[in-house]
Amino acid sequence: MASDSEKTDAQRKRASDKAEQILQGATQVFLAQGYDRTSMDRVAKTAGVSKQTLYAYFSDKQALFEALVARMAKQRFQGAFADESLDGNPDAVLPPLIQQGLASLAQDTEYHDFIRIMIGESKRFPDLIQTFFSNVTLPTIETIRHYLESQPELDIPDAEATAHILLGALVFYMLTQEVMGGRDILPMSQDRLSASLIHLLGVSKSSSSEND
Amino acid sequence: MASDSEKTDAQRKRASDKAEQILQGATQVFLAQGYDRTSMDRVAKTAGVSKQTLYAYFSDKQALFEALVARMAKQRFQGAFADESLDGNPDAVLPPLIQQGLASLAQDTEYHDFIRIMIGESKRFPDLIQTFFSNVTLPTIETIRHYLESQPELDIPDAEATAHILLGALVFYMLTQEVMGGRDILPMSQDRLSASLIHLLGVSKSSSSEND
DNA sequence: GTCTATAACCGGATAGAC
DNA sequence: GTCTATCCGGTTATAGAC
Repeated sequence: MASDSEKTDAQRKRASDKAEQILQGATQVFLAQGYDRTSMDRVAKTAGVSKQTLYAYFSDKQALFEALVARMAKQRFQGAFADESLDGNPDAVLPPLIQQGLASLAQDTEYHDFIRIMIGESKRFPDLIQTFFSNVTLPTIETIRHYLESQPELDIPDAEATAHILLGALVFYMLTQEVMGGRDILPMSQDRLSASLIHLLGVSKSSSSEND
Repeated sequence: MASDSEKTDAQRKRASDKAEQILQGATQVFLAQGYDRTSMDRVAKTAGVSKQTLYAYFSDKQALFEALVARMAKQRFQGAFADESLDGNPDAVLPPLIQQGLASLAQDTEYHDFIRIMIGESKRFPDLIQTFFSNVTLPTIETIRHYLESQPELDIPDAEATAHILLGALVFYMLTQEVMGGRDILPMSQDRLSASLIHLLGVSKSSSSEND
């Protein structure tokens, strides 16, 4: 009957919605509690579905977690400051890039939770780390590297290694200050860090360039 | 009398030995399995004591973990490259410092496990992070900062922020390569990283003592 | 008296069934 | 959506052994 086909269409459309709905609830719970302390009961309740529905979409806890990580990684892929194609002279490009990168890393508390669980479970789920690296870290490194290579005046002999250093400084800041909560015992401001990074890269804020 | 005091001494001596024995076993299990997946049963078995003895020395799982972290942090405090008082000109001091720091960070697999669990559980046990920071990270930062401040020729306007950057680059390398196992997907050698760090700091490599 | 060995208690979690 | 089978882990209690 008509109601039958309508129902089928509605279900098909809702199928991906249900998966999304589950993943959103799961994300909340996993990021707040960590992998082991997250129960499927609570995921089902938070997502507003029954456990049967939950297990219909995801075969077990591990599969759910894997889908969650893949989703977060893809989300980051288009959200990070990795997609902007950079050009223009360093004096104009690097300071805002560093400041905005640092600010966005420092602000995103959901990302802090994600990083915490990624590192914490990296030994147990090595494949997930590959997903994360290839979707998030590697594109970021490549973007920075490409820009550094395009600016010979920066005099950077190894752009890839320098990209690791640059990103490393930003990530370490996020880790100590936000992910691990060391603001009080290791105080450091975003401004001081970015100013020192810019200084190390040899970017002059004025027009003079003093090279030997 | 004599036997009495002897017995008391022996017991007292054995008390700390037992605690040490338990902590060593606990360290093995916690670092390999993570906090939640570590069972007190297995800790007792690994340490070679009964569960009763285990609970006689440590009131519960959390207390055991706290003692373990405090012990590891103190161990690191005297083991890190933070205790050497540095001086001498940067061309001679910085390259070996960076290379050796990087090498020791990259080699110590027990430390990688420790870092993984510290970050993973940092939200649940924020006090332990303070222990770790004040015993390990802060002294390291201070040592680097003090040296950078003592060398005006490096032209570093903010030694503390620069110490964060320097340490951050090393720690990020250890995290991506070893802790999270990204060697294959984010390949980077210690030599390239340290060379680029040295280059960024503006140290001339004229004093290279290596043969290649 | 302290350590060992073992078992019991209790909550909770996965997974699946009604 | 509840209910249940099954299992596992933290913790405590009961044995006996040195």
